[in-house]
Amino acid sequence: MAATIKDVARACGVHVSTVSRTFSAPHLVNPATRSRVLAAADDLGYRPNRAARALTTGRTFNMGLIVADISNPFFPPLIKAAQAQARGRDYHVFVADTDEDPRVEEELIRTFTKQVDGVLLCSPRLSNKMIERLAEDVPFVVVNRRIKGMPAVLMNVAQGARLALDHLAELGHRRIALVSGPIGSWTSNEMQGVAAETPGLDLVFFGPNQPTEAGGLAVAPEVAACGATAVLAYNDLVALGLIEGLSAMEIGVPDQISVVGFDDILPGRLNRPKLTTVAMPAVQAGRMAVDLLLQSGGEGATVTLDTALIVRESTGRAQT
Amino acid sequence: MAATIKDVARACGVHVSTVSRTFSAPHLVNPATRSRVLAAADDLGYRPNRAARALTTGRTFNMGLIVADISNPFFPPLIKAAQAQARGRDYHVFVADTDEDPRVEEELIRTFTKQVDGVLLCSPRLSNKMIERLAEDVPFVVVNRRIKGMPAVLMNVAQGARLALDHLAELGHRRIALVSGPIGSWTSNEMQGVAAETPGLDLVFFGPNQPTEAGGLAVAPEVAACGATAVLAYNDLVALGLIEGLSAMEIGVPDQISVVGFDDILPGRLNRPKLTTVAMPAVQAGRMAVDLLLQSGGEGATVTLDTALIVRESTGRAQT
DNA sequence: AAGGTTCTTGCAACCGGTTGCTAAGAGACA
DNA sequence: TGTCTCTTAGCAACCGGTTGCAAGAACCTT
Repeated sequence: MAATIKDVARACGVHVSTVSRTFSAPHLVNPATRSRVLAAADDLGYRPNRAARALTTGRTFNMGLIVADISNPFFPPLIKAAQAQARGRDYHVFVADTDEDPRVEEELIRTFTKQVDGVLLCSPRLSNKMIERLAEDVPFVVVNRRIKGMPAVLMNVAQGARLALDHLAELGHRRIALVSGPIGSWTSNEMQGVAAETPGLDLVFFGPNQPTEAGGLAVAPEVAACGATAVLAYNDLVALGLIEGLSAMEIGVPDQISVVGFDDILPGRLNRPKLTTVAMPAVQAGRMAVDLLLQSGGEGATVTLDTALIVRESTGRAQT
Repeated sequence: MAATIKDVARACGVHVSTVSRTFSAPHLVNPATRSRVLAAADDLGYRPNRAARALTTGRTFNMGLIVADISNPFFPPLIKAAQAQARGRDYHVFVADTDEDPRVEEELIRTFTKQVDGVLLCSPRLSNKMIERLAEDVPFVVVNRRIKGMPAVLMNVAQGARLALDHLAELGHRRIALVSGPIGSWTSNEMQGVAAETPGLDLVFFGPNQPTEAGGLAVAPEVAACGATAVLAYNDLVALGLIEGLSAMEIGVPDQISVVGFDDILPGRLNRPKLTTVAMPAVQAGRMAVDLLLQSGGEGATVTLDTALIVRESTGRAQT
């Protein structure tokens, strides 16, 4: 059995409150007493029970981080950045994965409530309404979603999409396929919005799709058949799957079809051809999300981070 | 403010203990009362505070999962499998990443203590002695490590290494480079052990290395210079980095050097050349680890899972 | 030496639940 | 109708800490 505050108190003949203060308000206890207590605590291997402490103080010094899919290489750098940032603030981050399932997402949030001081919600699949309701029980920072009055870290997807479309237009592409992501994805909507209002393009929409390689692989035949000479994919994973699917059909990238992804994940940099993509500032986002959560007195500050087009090998001149 | 058990009790004029029992021992309360309580609870949006409950019951229905590096694609499938399995047992899994740093690992374990019912420790970097000591405070299941008397899920690395070496020998390779992982890695030791006792091989050891692409990239020049015609890499990430580094030096894989990895991660399947590798049963391991944690009354059951060689394109006949 | 500060510590209530014990009330049975 | 179970619900202690309040001790002032 782990030692409790009582054991320590008994061990050095002092009241529990003195032991408690030794740890949470050292300046209130006599240096001599303090060192006696510390010695006894060390001796017994005592460590304050964080859960019990949280019960009275209301603060756990933990935060939750919920992502749709840890398998997506986009998230790990964000997670690591958040953990590192939190550690510097004396906080710990617990991560959970929703498997892209809104119900799991809701359940996880409920579980986190009261066990953490706040939750970082990355690319949520829940409806805005539901998120707002859950926000009554635990503070949120949402990443990649805009919700009125709620602190958010956004990546400038619109800007990225514009850069990507300009790049494709410059290469002579006119008929462009837009392969979107899952329902409820803010990113998807942003991309479609920008594309739709860009003049001079002949767009073909495909979606919703799973935001994974499998999703890309699955739409490859349709994309090939639609006559587009270029594709803007929901993310790099989809782009990679798409390229895989196209090459299985003997369609060359970028010779016959150009492909642009989003995120700039590592596998895209190793792929042949190396993926042209819109880089998302995942590391910055992770850091900002933590800061926002700790600062926000419930204030709805929104931070928007810039994106950048990285041209590699998966885009080329349109076939004439 | 979230509703507490008291609010519910007041709302329907019963004692708090009755409300408590409505949720934790429904059969002890009169159906009529029960439904009144449930109605009131629903009305107030009451949810039991899991942390408070854990204080008296000693059970949190949470478990921790600590990995060395979430960025390594090997872990996400394991994590997801564990979460899914735990969910089926009414448990939740909180994940944390140590960044390959033993001190962070220790701190995370300490944080988890008392907030979870047990911890799954994947590929730990801490010493056996330290792990044994920490095990006094919270139950563990270790994955990829053998510690006396502690429940463990092992993958048969030795078997996999043997298969890989046999495969290379059959292709005519004799001088083989062994690129190991970080210090404190059980997997690395297993590999080296098998290789050392295999007769007829001319081995060159390289290590310790970071278990990442960067690690593989960094040793590529030395490996190229050592005259080996084949490499057994610590994991797929290292193998991928190695291939990248070798091709940057215009050394063809598998034409000039054959490369075998470990894990069977997704990027290895998409790489050109597709990676020959020893598949590790990550999904099974995640599931088993959860089961072991929930079963073990502190018993030290050990489960060993089989591995399999998957021959793809990164291995070929030795140059003559 | 009396009165006022400042330090230090103990007391006890509280956070949100759980649970062993007890007693009131209902129903069964003679 | 009296006695004996069996349900059902309340009481109160407890889990491991925190914290406002108050009292005693030590130290200063004048």
